[in-house]
Amino acid sequence: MGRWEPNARGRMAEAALQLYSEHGYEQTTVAEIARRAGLTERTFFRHYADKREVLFAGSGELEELFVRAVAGAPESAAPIDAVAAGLDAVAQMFAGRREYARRRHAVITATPELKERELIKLASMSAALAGTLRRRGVAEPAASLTAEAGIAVFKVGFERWAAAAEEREMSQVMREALDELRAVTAGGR
Amino acid sequence: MGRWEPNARGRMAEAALQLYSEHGYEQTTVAEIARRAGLTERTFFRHYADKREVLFAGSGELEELFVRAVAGAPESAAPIDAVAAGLDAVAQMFAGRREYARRRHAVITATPELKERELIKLASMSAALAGTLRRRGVAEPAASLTAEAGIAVFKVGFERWAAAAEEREMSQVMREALDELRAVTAGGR
DNA sequence: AGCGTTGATGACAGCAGCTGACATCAACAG
DNA sequence: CTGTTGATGTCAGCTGCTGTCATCAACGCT
Repeated sequence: MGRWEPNARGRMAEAALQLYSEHGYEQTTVAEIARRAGLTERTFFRHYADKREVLFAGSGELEELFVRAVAGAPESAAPIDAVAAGLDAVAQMFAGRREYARRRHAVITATPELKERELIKLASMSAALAGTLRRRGVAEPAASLTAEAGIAVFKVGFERWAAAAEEREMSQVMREALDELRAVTAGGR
Repeated sequence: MGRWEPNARGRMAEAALQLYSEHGYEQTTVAEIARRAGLTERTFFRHYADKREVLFAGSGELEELFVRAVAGAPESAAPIDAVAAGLDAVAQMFAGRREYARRRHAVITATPELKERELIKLASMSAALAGTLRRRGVAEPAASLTAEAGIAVFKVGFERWAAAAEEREMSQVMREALDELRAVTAGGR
């Protein structure tokens, strides 16, 4: 495997997911990941900021997609419905990737360090959503709370979708979760 | 400062908060923290699992308090109202500690690594709350969603409280945030 | 007072994550 | 064919973190 093989980033991401799955995150060394990808440790750190980031390459696109869908919702839509539109767009992105999502999620769930990284990515999404809602004229703290609600639905919905049978579509699961959140918050009083 | 000075943990926690505030988290070395506390690096790691954990010593008690209040809510209370009772109990704990909370929050907000740690502590609280709600007979996904909603209110409410004037009590801020969440989720349809 | 036990701390070696600096090499333009 | 460019390799070094063993203060027992 020569120096200039194509797709170095992708090879390292796949190698990392394999090794994290097989031997665990902590037991895996960055040098091992790089070696399996036919590269060196130094090159790994040129592509990924740290050992965790290699599993979160797509999070930027996900956030962009989510934000764009919320920003593009009809002006007349209530904030929570704009977020629902965002969840729908996100759900499309996961179509056909349930197996990969499961593999990745299993590793993250088993590793606190990776869980931390996932949480800060979700927090970044929440902040971006809140900003988008503010640009739509939503005041604080409504904007932040709506964004947090959307992320809560995404978190719970994602886990249910990942655990579910192939037939259940993510968009449907997300809608159910949002309805459940509505019911539950309306519960008291 | 001799070997057996009392309250080694507290001294290190205070030294860490000072140094993180003055020079930044990354620029502060664990050896420096230990030295300011009159101890060695090795002793620091005997008391705290890592360089971040030194700022989160109280998170366990906070979670316990929250959970106990939810578990102790009247059986007739709706899930969201049980969580509201928990928020109220938590708010009592912060009474008179706004200045300390501000200092600590400023450092955490400025440091992604610390933000990650805070987020996983909140996720732990969310999971504990969901478990408590399940024990109260709440089914999934309602339990997890209610717990996430409670944490969302806590996050948004905390920031507002920390930024607010001395007169505004945390319990009041939390109640307002919860009302706002109710309004916002009910918004669509 | 003397002595052994216990628990916290210090001292040291070492690995892994991560970075800066510089050399090397493939591809591409002209 | 040559100079440039950008990705990669190599090496040195710091810091976070851990295992291991020695040291020391406090306390109880005789």
